[in-house]
Amino acid sequence: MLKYALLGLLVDRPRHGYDLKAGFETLVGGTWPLNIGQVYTTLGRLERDGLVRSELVEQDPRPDRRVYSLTETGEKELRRWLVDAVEPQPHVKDEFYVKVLLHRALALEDPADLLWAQRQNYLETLATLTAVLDEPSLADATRLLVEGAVLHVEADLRWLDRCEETLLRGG
Amino acid sequence: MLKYALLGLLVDRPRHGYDLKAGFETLVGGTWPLNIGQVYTTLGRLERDGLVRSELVEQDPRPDRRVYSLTETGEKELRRWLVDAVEPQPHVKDEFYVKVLLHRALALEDPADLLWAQRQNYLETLATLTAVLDEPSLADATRLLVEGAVLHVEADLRWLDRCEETLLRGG
DNA sequence: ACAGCCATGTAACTTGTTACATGATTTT
DNA sequence: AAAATCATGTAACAAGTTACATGGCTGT
Repeated sequence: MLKYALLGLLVDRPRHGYDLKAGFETLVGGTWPLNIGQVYTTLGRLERDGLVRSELVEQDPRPDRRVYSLTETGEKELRRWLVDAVEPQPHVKDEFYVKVLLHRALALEDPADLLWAQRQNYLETLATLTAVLDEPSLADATRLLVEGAVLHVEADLRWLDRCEETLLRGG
Repeated sequence: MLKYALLGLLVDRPRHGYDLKAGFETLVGGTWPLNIGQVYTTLGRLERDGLVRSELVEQDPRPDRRVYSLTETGEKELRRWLVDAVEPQPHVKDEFYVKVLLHRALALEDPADLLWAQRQNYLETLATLTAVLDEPSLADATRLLVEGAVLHVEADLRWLDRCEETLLRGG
């Protein structure tokens, strides 16, 4: 997925790895922490597959930078991906969901602490997202994304209520 | 994640690969399609890491089956995972979210078709999940999981409304 | 001098995923 | 006789992830 985000960032102009990391993090409003190494591994794979090309740019006296740009194939692939619908799939591949499922199915451990900790997580996430939405300089693509994340956390909190009913009160 | 689900299924009794696939699909109410090959690759890795062990059981005249059981290490690892809270992270790593983000940021393609197709996807998913909830034999661990998936799709549909406002009416 | 940021990159590993090969048994 | 189901497995690849190595420049 990062692959397509990087291709997207290269539509405007060629960029080097560090710049792509910064651009990506701005785009997602800092909600998606990214190890810089992953940018380079992903770029390497994109170049291997002919979706981007790179050249070394001298920045005398600063050290050289490797600047990546979109190839024609890369732009086609990005456009194809952008209009293609996503496979319909319910969101059950979630670590916490699976934990709760196993807690309920196996009753191996007391789930109370887990549920409490998870609520803290969700509330913390919600606070972070709300703070992001308060930034006035936020691009509206980013705002849209973060609003979606808020809706999801709210759904998670509602589900957590349901889980507590079922798991703690022995429903 | 499948890794832990398989460990969980082995708590009750030893099982062979095909049986684990069936058990898993029952547990998730058929909402998580699973390639049988993945069960075997995962079991192979679990055995390599000492979390399960296997033995060949003769089923004369039926062909032998390889039956997996939980090791002590495996049970410890499962218990550890079950009580460990999940890392707090907003749900932004979603293919459709990223597509919308790039649509809005780049305006390379018309998003109308994508949004329409995605709404069909969500409605289809919702119908599938509702049908699962109607099954009377559903284990309540499974019911809980599916209810969570419903809350998520509902959040997705609400977000889609928001996206249409912003992307289509040029918000 | 030292911290901190700018900048690139690799090796190694995990998990997910599928296409393919193989064959037996059971049901129609 | 064919189709479906039971049953096991491998090879290969995609994608995510991080720890580590390396070095230059900038500000205090």
